[in-house]
Amino acid sequence: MKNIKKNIRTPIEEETDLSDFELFKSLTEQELIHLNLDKTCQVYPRRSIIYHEGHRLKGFYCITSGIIKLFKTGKDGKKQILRFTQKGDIIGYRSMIVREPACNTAEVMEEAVLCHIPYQTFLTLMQNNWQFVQYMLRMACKELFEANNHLISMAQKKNREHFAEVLLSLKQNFDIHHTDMLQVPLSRSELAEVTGTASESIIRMIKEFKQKKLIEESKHKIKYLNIEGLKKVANRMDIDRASTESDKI
Amino acid sequence: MKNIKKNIRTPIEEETDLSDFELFKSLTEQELIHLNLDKTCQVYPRRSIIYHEGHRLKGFYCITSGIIKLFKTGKDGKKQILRFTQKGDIIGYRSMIVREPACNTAEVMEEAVLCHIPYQTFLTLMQNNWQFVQYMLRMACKELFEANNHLISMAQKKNREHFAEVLLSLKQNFDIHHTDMLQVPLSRSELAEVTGTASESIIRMIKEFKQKKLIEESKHKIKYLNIEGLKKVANRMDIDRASTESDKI
DNA sequence: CGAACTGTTGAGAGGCTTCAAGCCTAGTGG
DNA sequence: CCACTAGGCTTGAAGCCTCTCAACAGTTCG
Repeated sequence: MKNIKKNIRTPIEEETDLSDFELFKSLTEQELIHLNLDKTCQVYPRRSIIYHEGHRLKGFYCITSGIIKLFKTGKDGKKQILRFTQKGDIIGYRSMIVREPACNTAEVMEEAVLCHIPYQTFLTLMQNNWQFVQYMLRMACKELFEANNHLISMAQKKNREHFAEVLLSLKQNFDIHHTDMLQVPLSRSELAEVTGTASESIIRMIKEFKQKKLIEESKHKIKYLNIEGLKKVANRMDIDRASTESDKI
Repeated sequence: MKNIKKNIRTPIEEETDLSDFELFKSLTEQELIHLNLDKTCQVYPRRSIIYHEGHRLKGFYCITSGIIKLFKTGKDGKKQILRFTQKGDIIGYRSMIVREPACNTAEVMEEAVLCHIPYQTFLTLMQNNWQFVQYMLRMACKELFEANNHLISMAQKKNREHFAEVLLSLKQNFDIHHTDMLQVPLSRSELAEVTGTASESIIRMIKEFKQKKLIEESKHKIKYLNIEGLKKVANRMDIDRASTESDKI
């Protein structure tokens, strides 16, 4: 729970490479050199906290490896997981941009390497490279879109439907290699913290989904057996790209 | 429900003035001239739809007067109101920025005047005026922040707590003149569409809040009698600015 | 090998939605 | 101007869903 100080290693060169980040694709040679000079990289062990709600951030973080969860603490300290992030994502930018204390906490789920980019560097990039800002704007808009989707699912769906929805959206974000298997092991309570339900409810739903052969589990990693079945449980009303083309009646 | 074609008038000069918009504060004389040449302004009567989910927007809208609600349609056509907007706000920018169809619908609640700014104008501004983009970025981040707050309240709070929270946040956005009274008349079902509950539940809660002298109502406009009481019902756990400074243990 | 944590299961209670019926209000047409 | 109708509002009752609590099993870790 506290800062775990043991086993801290320093990241090796390759782990701090930012050239794969979409965000930085538009940077000039010069800008990249500056970026690399300004960044500070660090390895964060499992369970360590990158930043806490209330902290004033002086820059943002680029995740070059590992998995991180962002959550907000609510009533009685109950956590609400907002999203999971991984390689290629950036976190903490909201707080930096609006110059307000962080409104969520970032905790490491799987050992991670993060590069911190100071506010000043961000500011210089923003002033000189409009494509960089545009990308940032797009990112914020995308996050907004997903927050709204999450909201409506939470507001209108029953637990079972909403949980199926959550599983589907996890797959979209965490089944990178399209193996129909989540790379992150998630505990029952973590799943409960995403969906906003009691963990007992999650347990019962997982049991039910397994019986219905919708999913399987090995070592807390969820394997998807029947995506269409899950969508049916989720009671999708969507207008998603794929289904509009094909499933239209 | 359909496009209401009667009583459409053209906006008068003063109604199309954008100089009060924070967003445009950083524009040069030249940029403002261009902006005013490029904009298209229109009066929208009550109940008319500015844009529908699924529409591809070719720009964004600046609200110079009136009140508009943004909602998303969910399961069985059930509406989820995402937010209310008014003078000085802009809408439709997300869809324009990410170049995706609109993911929500904008409907007029009180006759409104909107100025449409085409994408090209936005793009030019973004490329030449970093302060303009910065403001836009800030706006998106603010909206994200509020969506997350809404989410956690919805996820963790009981109906009564959450409804009190919604009332408080409505006051923050719609009690502009600090009269402790909302300027917008809201129907029971609209309130239900914000909180994500059955309208019967809203009715019962309003009754209860009135009995407890927390609020009053005249002509569907809510008057706040006891803000502290409402906060207590909302069971606030916040870290708001005020309380962090003073109540810190 | 115990301690502490996570997962599992069952029972009970309570909150909310749903349904159904009646009321009230505003707007319409005779 | 009044009666009529439609739509919003109100209320009560029934029932389901989900949370809570409590007890226990399983696992991990020192």
